[in-house]
Amino acid sequence: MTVSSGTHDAWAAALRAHGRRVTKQRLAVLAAVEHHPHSPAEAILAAARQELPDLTAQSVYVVLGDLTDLHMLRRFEPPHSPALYETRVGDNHHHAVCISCGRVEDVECAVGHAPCLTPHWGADAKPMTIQIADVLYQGICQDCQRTQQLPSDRN
Amino acid sequence: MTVSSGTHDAWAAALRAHGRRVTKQRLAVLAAVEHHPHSPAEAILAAARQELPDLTAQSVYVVLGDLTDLHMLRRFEPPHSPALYETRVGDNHHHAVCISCGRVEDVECAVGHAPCLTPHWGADAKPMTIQIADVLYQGICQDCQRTQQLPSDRN
DNA sequence: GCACTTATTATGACTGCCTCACAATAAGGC
DNA sequence: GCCTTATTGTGAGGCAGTCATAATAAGTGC
Repeated sequence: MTVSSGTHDAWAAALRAHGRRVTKQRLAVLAAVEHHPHSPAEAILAAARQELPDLTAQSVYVVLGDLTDLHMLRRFEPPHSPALYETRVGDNHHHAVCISCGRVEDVECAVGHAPCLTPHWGADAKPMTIQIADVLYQGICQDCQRTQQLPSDRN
Repeated sequence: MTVSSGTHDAWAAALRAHGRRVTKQRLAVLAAVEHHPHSPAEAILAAARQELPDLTAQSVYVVLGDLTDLHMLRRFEPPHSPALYETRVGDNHHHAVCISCGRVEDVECAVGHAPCLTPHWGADAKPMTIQIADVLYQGICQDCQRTQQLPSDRN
């Protein structure tokens, strides 16, 4: 499997390959994201602090931003949610979020390996060179469907 | 019908149909969004103030949120951008954003009227009942491609 | 047309998520 | 080991949006 490399050594190699230094903070962040996919910065900070108690929130933001730019992490931002991160990069899978509880599930690409990468441009639109297509499904997860409370307003 | 109703009277009727009162503020916000599609709340406020100088930002937020809940407006949130609004609702068109300059273009649905509404769930994923699928294309627009500056980091 | 009810708007304070500027630390090349 | 400079820590700050409450005005019935 798995597109995400997953091991300490692989991450160290990837960091070096991108000209980054291999620090315990960066490895801790990568491990935290690996173990808590679809987590916001705050949760990643909390997880990474279990092994690195002095890690600061700002460092996590810097690291997450940098690793995202390097495509070692993937970031996506569901509506009404802080940005979420995951180590699964390179494939183009998508995400489904429950509009009731916010749960996130991975969704395999429905159209092959480059889904919908050829958009149908409107008459007056100026086409762009598309690089990625993020598909965000929104629905109701099974749990929330059972307990029909719909706890308010996650639009 | 053009999904976006577009006229003062149509909006008034729609507001009443949803049990909302027809105020000049709400009509001004609707007109502003109609004339400035893909605009953030701040720009909508500025536009609406041209005819309603005393309109406040908070009212715009309230109105935009309410009209979005009623599906009279559609909201979407590109990465690193405040929420954008448009009057085109009901169809499921998508959006392409230029990662360099932030320009937004409409994209017709590529797969019919309910694109990718049948996601391929991963082995360990718990399927959800999908209601909508937003597709967000990211690429480089023609203008930015010419001027290869890539003014930094709009990831 | 006029009062009255209550949705809607205005006012002001406030929060969450994240960025910026700069000083302190430590990774990697010599 | 030493040195350079990326990386991290520290603290302040900002944008986008929310919350609580008071003032206003749309729609209703008379």
